[in-house]
Amino acid sequence: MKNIFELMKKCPLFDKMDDKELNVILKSPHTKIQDFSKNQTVISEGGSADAVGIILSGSVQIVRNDYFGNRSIIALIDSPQIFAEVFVFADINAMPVSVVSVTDSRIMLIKPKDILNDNPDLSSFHTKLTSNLLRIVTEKNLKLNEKIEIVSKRTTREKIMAFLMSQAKLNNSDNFTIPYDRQALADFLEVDRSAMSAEISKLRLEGIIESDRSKFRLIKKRG
Amino acid sequence: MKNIFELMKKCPLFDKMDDKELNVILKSPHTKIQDFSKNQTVISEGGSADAVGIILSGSVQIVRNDYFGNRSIIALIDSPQIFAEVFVFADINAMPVSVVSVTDSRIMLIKPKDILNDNPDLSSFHTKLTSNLLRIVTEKNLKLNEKIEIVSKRTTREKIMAFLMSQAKLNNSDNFTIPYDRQALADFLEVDRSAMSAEISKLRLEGIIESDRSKFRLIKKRG
DNA sequence: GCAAGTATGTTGTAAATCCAACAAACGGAG
DNA sequence: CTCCGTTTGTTGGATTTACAACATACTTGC
Repeated sequence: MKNIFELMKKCPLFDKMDDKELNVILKSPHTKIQDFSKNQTVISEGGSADAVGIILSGSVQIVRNDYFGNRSIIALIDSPQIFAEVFVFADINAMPVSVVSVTDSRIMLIKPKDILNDNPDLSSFHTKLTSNLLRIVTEKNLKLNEKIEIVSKRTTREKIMAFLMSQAKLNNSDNFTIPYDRQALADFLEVDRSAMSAEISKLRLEGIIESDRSKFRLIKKRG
Repeated sequence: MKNIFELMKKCPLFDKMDDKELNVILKSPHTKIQDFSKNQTVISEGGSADAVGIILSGSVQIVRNDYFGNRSIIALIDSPQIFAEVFVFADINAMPVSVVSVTDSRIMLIKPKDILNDNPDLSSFHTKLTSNLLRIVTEKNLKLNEKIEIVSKRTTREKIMAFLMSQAKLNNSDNFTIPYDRQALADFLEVDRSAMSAEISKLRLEGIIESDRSKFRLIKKRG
């Protein structure tokens, strides 16, 4: 097993914290570390929102499901990021979304409020936590904004292009591999898979993109 | 003119701050108060994201516009809330959205980073600001999640119903007035206005809702 | 009260999307 | 390598939505 301490130090939630503080978190009875297999549900929609998840290894999807089985993928979260923090700190009782493990993953679940209650002496801890959380939540806010920008496009084609351009920007290259298979991409873009697949084929035929499974390339127009 | 001080004290960004701190903000050369008329642009997409907006009176919409003139309303922000804080604190240079005044409004624009630089002595100020911001950004995060939940619905009818149910919850009543006219609602739900209007009529005919302009009522099914 | 402008509702047609079913390509297990 | 489950691509028909044009209702300023 990898050194949990080293993994924790990489996590933005624990930024600038010292070993003593990390130890308090790690040793707290309100902290547990759990392994999840591919496609396993980490937290169910409707479940209690009392623990923040820290991805030590692997990755998870934040999803919501319709009454008619339409899956909506809200976000993809990788190690060493965290999830569910917004619901915990906003005192939401029930999770409005589910969290599903995409790969095999190891996840630390902590109850920061309980930890703080048990350790009223750790005043610096609270300050650091607040400031780290602000940075994290701000960044998530930007990601949600980007997701809204993409799904706000009125046509499937525009959604695909908006998504691909954001990925190109993220990868600093017109050549990149996306972290979704076709069904997951459709669930992220909120469109039908087969229609999306057809539209991707059209874009390829029109010479706007190249694609092979999850690998994409944006073709620049000649000026 | 209303007492600015009183208005500031109502704003969650300044929660728990004392008069001295408020005065520093108010008197700073990095703070300005400006009046905007209905439909006037407060900040343009692409403009610099260096100032946080505080709505002293009135309300604004956060919007984005397509190349083909499709308006997308991302959020509606009322007094005494704030806007643009995410972009300022995430060090985004260019605003990815526009801010438009919905009614006549008075807005305070502050550059918190400059203020902090000018006043290195105000350490408590920084702590309070961070903790207030965390609460605000967390809450916005929840609102963005809700917006995503609504626009993720695949049909216009489902979008309308999801929106109306969230409004009913917000108002704690099945009788409520929505803050959008038809075009704005369509721009928020990311659908065509006339198609939406037709769908609302259908819902009315089917006895699922009652509506008169911006007033709606959800009809409970009899068990 | 009237006129002009704005907002909302209605309708028919064109276009886009969903859906279901299937074909083809791929990847792992044995 | 072959088999089999999974992923991706393709197609046609049903459904939904967008679009444009117009009718009606409401609002505001005079």
